[in-house]
Amino acid sequence: MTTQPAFRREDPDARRASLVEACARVLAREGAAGASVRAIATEAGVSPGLIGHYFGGVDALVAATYAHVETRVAAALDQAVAAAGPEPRARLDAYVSASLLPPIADSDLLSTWIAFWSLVRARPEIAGLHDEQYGRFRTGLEMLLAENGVPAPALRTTAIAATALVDGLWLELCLSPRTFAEGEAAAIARSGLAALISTVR
Amino acid sequence: MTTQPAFRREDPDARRASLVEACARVLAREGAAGASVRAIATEAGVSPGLIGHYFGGVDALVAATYAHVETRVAAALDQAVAAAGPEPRARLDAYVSASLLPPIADSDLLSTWIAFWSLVRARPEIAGLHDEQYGRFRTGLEMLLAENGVPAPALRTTAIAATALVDGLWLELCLSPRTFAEGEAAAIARSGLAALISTVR
DNA sequence: CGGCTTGTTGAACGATCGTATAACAAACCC
DNA sequence: GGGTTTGTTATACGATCGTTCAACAAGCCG
Repeated sequence: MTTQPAFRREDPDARRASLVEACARVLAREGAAGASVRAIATEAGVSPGLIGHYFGGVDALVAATYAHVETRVAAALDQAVAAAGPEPRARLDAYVSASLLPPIADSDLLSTWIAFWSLVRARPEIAGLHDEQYGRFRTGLEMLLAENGVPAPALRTTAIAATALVDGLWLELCLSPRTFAEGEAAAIARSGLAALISTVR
Repeated sequence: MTTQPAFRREDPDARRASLVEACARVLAREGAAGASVRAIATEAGVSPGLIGHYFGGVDALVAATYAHVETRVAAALDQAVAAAGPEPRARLDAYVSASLLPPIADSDLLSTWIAFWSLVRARPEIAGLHDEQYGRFRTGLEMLLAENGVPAPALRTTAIAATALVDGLWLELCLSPRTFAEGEAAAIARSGLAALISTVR
C-alpha cells in the first residue's frame, strides 16, 4: 500500500491564483462579511496559515482578488470589441452591451466589487488601486468615443458620463436583476450613449 | 451631595434615532467591517445590550440606518426641487445638481450605502428594501421628466438611464473626489441629462 | 412615600476572528 | 540515498465578535 502525499507543493503563482479564485467564490457566496481567512482557506482546500504566507493578510488577498477579476472583465470587454469588427459604432455598442450582459453583469461579481469598495474607504493606500482601474476603463472608452467622432475637447466629460451610465446600470442590474427585462439594461445603455454622442458631435 | 443618575430612560423613538445616528457615524469612520455592536454602542454612549433590545441584531440596525439616511437624502432632494421654482427644467437640474453636491455627494454617506449593499446580497429578505427605495427614486425622476416633455412611453427607460447616470457619477465622486473638479460632476450630469431628454422628446 | 414596570446595564458565554509559529514533509540537489 | 530547503500543516494565542440574561435603578402610578 502506497501512502498518498498529504499535500502538494504548488507553483507559487498557481497557488496564489487558486487562493484568489477561492476568495472570489467565498465573496460571491457569503459576502464581504463571510470572507474570513478560514472560510477562504477551506474553499481552496488549504490550511489557513497559507493565506498569511502568500498575502500577509486578508485585505491584501481581497485587493488581489479585485485586481484579478477586474483584469478578466477588461479582457472580456476587449474581446467583445475586437469581435465586433471594424465599424466604430459597432465597436462602441459591443463594449457597452458586453458590460451589461453575462458574464460581466453578474450578481456574484458585485460581491467582489463591494468588498473592494469597503477597502477603498477603510484603507487609504488601496484607493490608488481603484483610481488606476477607473482611469483604465475611462481611457478605453475615450478611444472608442474618439473613433465615433467625439471631438477631443469633449472626450473627457463624455467618457465620464458614459462610464457613469454604464456603471450605474451595471450596479442596479446586479443588485436587483428583476427590475429589468432580458437585455433591457444593455438596450437602455446603447440608446443613452447614442444620445450622449449625438449632442456633442 | 446629590448622586447624579447612572443613566436616563429615553423615549423609545429618540433612543432608536440616536442609535441609528451612531451607527451612521461608525460606518463613516470605520467602514462596514468596524460597525460592531460594541463600537456602535460606545459611539452612542450606551450599553451593548441596548442594540439587541431595540433592533434584535446588527443587521437590522444597519438596515434601519440605511432607511433613515435614504429618507434624509430624499427629503433634501425634494427641498432642492421645491426651492428651484416652477420652471420644469430648473426643477430637474436642481434635482440632479443636488444629488452631486454636498451634503448628498459625501464620502461618508457612501459607507452606509456599501454596508447596505453587502446586506442586500447576503440577506435576501433585505433586497426588498432596496427595490422599494430605488423605485421611489425612479418614480420621482419620472415625474420631473414628464414635466420636461418626455413622452409617457419613454418615461420608464429615460428615468432608468438618468438614475444610472446620476448614481454612477455619485458613486465615482464619493469613491475618488479628486477625479473631479469642483462641481464638475453636477455639470456633467446636467448636460448628460439634457442629451438624454433632447433625443427622446 | 412605597411598589411596580421596564429601560438599561454590565458581565458572561461560546464562537470566530487574524496572526504567529513550531513541526512536518515534499521536492530538489549533490 | 542523505541533506537541505521551504512550502504547508496544524495548533495555539489573545482579541473581538454577537447574543443572552440576571440584576439594577429610573420613572411612574397609586
